[in-house]
Amino acid sequence: MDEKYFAKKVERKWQDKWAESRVFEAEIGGDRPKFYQLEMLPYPSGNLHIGHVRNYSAGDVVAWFKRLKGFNVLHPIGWDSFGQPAEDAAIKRGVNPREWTEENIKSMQGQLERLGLSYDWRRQMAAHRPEYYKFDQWFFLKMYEMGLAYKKTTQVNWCEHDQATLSNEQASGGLCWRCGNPVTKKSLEQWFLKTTDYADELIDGLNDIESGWAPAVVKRQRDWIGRSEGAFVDFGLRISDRGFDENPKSEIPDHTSVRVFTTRIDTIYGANAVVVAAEHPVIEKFKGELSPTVAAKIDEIKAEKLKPTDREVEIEKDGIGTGLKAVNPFSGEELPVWVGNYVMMEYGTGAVMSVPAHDERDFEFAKKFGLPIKRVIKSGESRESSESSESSESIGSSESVESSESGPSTAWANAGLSDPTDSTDSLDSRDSPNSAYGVMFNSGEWNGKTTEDAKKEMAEFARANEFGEPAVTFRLRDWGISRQRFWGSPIPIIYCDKCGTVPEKFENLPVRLPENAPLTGTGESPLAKVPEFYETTCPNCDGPAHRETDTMDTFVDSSWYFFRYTDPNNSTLPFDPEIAAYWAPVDQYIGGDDHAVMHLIYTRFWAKVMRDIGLVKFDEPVKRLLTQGMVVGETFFDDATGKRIYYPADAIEISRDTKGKITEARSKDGKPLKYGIERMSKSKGNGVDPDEMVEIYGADATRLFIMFAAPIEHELVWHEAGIEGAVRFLQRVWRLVHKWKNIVSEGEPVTSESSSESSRALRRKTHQTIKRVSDSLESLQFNTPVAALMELANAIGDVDVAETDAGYAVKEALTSLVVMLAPFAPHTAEELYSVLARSDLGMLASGVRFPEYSEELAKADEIEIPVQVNGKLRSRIFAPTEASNETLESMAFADEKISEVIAGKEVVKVVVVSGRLVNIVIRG
RNA sequence: GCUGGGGUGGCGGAAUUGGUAGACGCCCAGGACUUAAAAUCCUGUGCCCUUAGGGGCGUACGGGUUCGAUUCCCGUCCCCAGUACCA
Repeated sequence: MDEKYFAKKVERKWQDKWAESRVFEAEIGGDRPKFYQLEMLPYPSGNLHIGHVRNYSAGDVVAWFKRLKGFNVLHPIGWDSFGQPAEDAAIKRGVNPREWTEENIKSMQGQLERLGLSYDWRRQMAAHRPEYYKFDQWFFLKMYEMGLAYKKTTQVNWCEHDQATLSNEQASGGLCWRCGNPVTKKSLEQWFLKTTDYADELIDGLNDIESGWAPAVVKRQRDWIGRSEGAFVDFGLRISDRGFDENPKSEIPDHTSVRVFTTRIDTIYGANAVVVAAEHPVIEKFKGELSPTVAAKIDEIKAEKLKPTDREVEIEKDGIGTGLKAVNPFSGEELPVWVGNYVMMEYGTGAVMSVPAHDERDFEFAKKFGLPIKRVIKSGESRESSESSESSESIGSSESVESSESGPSTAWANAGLSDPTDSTDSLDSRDSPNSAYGVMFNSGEWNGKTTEDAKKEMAEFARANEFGEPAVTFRLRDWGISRQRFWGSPIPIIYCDKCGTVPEKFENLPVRLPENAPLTGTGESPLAKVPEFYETTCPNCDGPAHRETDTMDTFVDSSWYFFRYTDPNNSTLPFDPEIAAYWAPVDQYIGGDDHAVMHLIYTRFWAKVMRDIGLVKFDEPVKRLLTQGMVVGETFFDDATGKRIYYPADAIEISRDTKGKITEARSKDGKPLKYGIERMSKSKGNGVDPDEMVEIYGADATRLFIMFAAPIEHELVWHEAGIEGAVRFLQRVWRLVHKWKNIVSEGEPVTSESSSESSRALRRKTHQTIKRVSDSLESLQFNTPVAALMELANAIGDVDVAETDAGYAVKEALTSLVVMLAPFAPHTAEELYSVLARSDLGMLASGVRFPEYSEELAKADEIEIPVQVNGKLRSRIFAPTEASNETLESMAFADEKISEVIAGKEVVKVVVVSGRLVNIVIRG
């Protein structure tokens, strides 16, 4: 190849060579340790966007690095090819979703190949192919057998805009994860997977992987699963005109008691009411007892809940007293039962005890409806001072709840407490609630106990007396996987009039999607309109039956896809457990943090199920997780129509301020444009086409720049300007290699004693760079090693060709540089390596390894030591590396500038940090 | 509101976890080469003062600890992300 750098030519050459030599095809076995490098698989939309390039470039850096470090690396890619866009395309343009998807895969594979990513292409999977979704169904049947898949009617999250049901995760924040529109509720019969069975494990497992996962992701998962420890307490029920039900033990099915969940059982003496959700069964049960106005109000609250929620606006507390009475099993106190809009049926038991003095929400509620507010915890008190409150009696309970109508009561006042700030037992609406821990008072026999002790003891007490028990609740819900969609994996269930719900037999899998179905996008299952699909016979009795016409959530596909890569052609099992045992778990996973909860919780759940099936032997599927930041771009809108303007294809005139921020933008015909920063994508009109970048700058420069531009976890605002620097750098390295290629081939090792200072300096730089690059890559930093390589290239550039003994040092530097460059710019690195090595075999094929760092060679023989006076830099001295502190000190005092500064001053102290600096403290 | 992460030149960003702040790159300016341009190479480039040597200030702001603070502590302000009545 000639001496001018033509990216395209080099890239084509090496892409062909890699394909020929199959160096990226991974096989089990050998002595090398395995390494599984995975990136989140793309949806085949038809176009790679720059965010993909960032994700896959980072993955490729790791894959190359590990290969050069001697690992047997599995680096696969596949397609998350089921899902809505294919169906949308079918509805809008009448295309066949299967053909549309296959074509997109083809074109995106081309884009990935042109980037020169080092995938083992043989292992590709695609979710929409029967060979793959067969095993979605296989897993479903297994889970059905295990009791982990079940059907129930629920209020599902429903997106009116997309005409789709959504899982809780997909509807988080009350907004559709796909289109961002508000989510409403709809009643549907749905299939669920029991993720809640693994709730504890999903939380505990986070401890094991914490070190390798971004803290933000771990935290979000913890919050999402949301474990709270507390207690159930049963409040006995009484109906106003029917006397008292003496059995507080009876549970909810009878509705003679109402069970609440609380994390603060220690505050139970402060309860002023039991508040239940509008949908609570106790309301249904005693409907007949409610006054018409109360019933109407409850219906209103219920209806209000179904409305789409605006996340910006805080919902005002609302509720109504039902007339029912509940009995606090600890105090025997009678409390009113209220319905409150702030109590959710979906969490805990759908009922809470209201303790306004020690809970913000209950306080607000009590404030609004004038309920009494009784304090039972003294916060921040020592055990000693609490003793005095032991004698105090709870006198509040004698006050009847009816009096609450007349406003906050003062009847609780003065329980004989010594501390004046604590002397009030009741709060009024001007005070604020306090949920801090402390010492109990006004709590009968529990007075004087610390809340921490009481929490445990009271829960046990409730259990012993059979009106409650310690309990743990979760925020996590079971995973609803039914979708009324065509383009997904059919749920392998058959409904028979005689036998009921019957699972399809394993040997009949896959249940194939029909070639086509009428797609209207109106919400009912398209498969329900295809008799050839749903008409079937019962696997049990052979009688006529019909199939389930819902398909699975596409997150099912992505929950286990990376296990399929290990054994992609298995037709009897999702994968061979022994093969997977070699490669899995994933050593390094890289993807966007938008998948921090959904995908990454599902996939952890799936791994635990696979373990219980016996397919794998570990608990956690992903050891290390790197979440990369989004790539965003400047987006322009037509001021009048609000429509996005394509950039840069449409000429836009932009003025920027000194900080590079846009101050004004106009279209070419002079119309003012609005602008903003948005995630890059072609559909948003701010996309940069990776193909275009590769065409103009080359794959290597594109990849190198995107790695160099910002730390991987930061958001990256795309500005094309900097990419020129990446091109320049590659060209500089190219020229260096060609300048030195004939000289260095003769270079022989020279002992350090005989070599010149400049050649020793270069070797030092080389080895320092090796260390920096290795350490950075090991800790998944991609921008700083590029900087280090640039420094090394600059150092090589400073060497004079005329220097007689430079040969070996330059050879070592250049070879190291080129090999270390391979993860970032593999084509260029390969080509330059072939020039230096005079072999076209390729680095991996010829067994090249990442250069080894030598501490000895990296060490400087002379170091620069800053000398400070009173902490301010005043001079620098040069000293031998091993110079003693005493030597450094005397050298500092001998320094001209220093003696000038300290002349006539009293030296108070001298601080010497060996090998680092000297600081002289003076006075006067 | 709560939780988490941040605030460093014109810009993207470095800085061995207390030890020379601003590496590397972009932008910009000047110079060399060239008939010219491109490319390349060299020099400069935090701010202010100074003819120079040099000096002062500087990591959001205000305090503190220390010989020494971008780094640790306290307080304030701002930005980004997640979350939203989770009992």
